[in-house]
Amino acid sequence: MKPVPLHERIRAEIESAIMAGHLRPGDRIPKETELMAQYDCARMTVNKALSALAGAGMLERRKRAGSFVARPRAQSMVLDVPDLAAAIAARGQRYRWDIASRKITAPDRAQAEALGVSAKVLSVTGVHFAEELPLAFEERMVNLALVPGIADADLSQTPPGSWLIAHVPWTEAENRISAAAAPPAIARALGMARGAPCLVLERRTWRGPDTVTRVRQYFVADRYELVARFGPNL
Amino acid sequence: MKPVPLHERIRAEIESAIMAGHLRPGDRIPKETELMAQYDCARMTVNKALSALAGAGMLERRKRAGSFVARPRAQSMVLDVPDLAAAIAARGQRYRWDIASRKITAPDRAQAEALGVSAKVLSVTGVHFAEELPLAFEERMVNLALVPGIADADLSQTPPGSWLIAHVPWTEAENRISAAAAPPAIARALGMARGAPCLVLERRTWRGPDTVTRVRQYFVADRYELVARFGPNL
DNA sequence: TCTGTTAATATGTATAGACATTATTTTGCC
DNA sequence: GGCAAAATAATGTCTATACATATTAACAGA
Repeated sequence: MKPVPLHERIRAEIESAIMAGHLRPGDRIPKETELMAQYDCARMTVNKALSALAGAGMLERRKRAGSFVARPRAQSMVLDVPDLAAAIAARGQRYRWDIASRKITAPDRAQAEALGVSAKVLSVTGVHFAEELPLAFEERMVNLALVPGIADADLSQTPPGSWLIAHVPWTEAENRISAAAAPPAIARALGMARGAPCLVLERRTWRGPDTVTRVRQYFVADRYELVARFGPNL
Repeated sequence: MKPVPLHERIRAEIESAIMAGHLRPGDRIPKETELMAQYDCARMTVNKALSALAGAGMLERRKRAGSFVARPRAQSMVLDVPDLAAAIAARGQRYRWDIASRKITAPDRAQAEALGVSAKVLSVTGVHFAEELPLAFEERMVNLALVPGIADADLSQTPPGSWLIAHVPWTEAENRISAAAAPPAIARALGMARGAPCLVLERRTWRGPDTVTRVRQYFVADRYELVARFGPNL
């Protein structure tokens, strides 16, 4: 019912042969002229399929030698780290954001080091609720030099993450995922026992060399999990 | 000194315009015919550059409408879930695996449901050490119908994860990351206090429709973290 | 004014060929 | 045999063109 482009079909067939283990790392795949004959198409079509696979890191191509299945360097999975408001809404629950503090400061030494900048900083803390149950405590710093507009945003209604996604581009991000016992103040804000386990997600985003924002979210342990997948059903 | 292909130059220039913020999410970029005139080249060359950017998720291309800078999605970060033995070795530490139990059973009802198969199952538990400090407790089930060879493997020397990576191809995998208080038996095995927080990583891998293995790893909270990145400097 | 049809437009796919680049293999010479 | 030059075989880049497809915009009819 849906016509699949030929180069896409070639790409998919080789990809699944690799994923199913019929082609193993280091194996050589047929040369372009052979695939060209096999699929009865032009070389550019084959080339497009193979280039895409090479770009995705599944093939290594060497002139004169041929194309080879790349050995997977680390097992790279795709991790969904969605905006919390959107994620909760997506699973059909009511979302609420409750801001706890908001201030603008010139960063002290610790913040300057953490943010990697010395410009003025907006600091926000608050709690994310799903169905009126506290889900996560958030503490965030935003680089005002890069994002001046957020000083005028109404962060009591919109959580800063959602505002930033809509307004600020970034080029690079890093998430660190760990577990920790909830510090007393956070346990209180989340209605948990002191020392109860939390899933901690710390994210920094950059634009070029400059830090845009840094956020740490403490999730109530049994109310949230992150899912990373690898496979054809993306 | 190094001849950069034209399509690569076009790609890089647009990419850096996006990264520098000159082109912002939602902005329209020049149409192919315009870029074609600007760089004095054929449309296929421009097309290759733009297709690569679209494939990398930096552009959204719509017929008749044009090409637009995609808004970066917080979803889709690349998470490295390396084999523990390799990961620990990679950071220069001594690795040790201590097997605690190993048995082959016909799965009971709960296991059958969890594994999604009713064939015979190899169950293994054990502890991963880094520099003789316990790092993670692992409990794993392996589908013997798909991986008969592991029945003969020496799992007291090689952790099952490393053995599987070397011997078994898979087509699909899912990781669930959460936090939990360590159950008593696991806390004891890891030398932690009862109820201390753990980072829990549960992974299932499939080959086609069949589950290959399912593993749950409990990490001592402050000795391990997962890192997911997005950005050009991979 | 609304609605359905048609035309215009930007991207998507594919072709056939030319030449460039880079390893590898073969050849020819000492 | 050992070694350097030349042939060769694979991918890399690029062109010019053709037609397909999806979506917007313009237009006509009720």
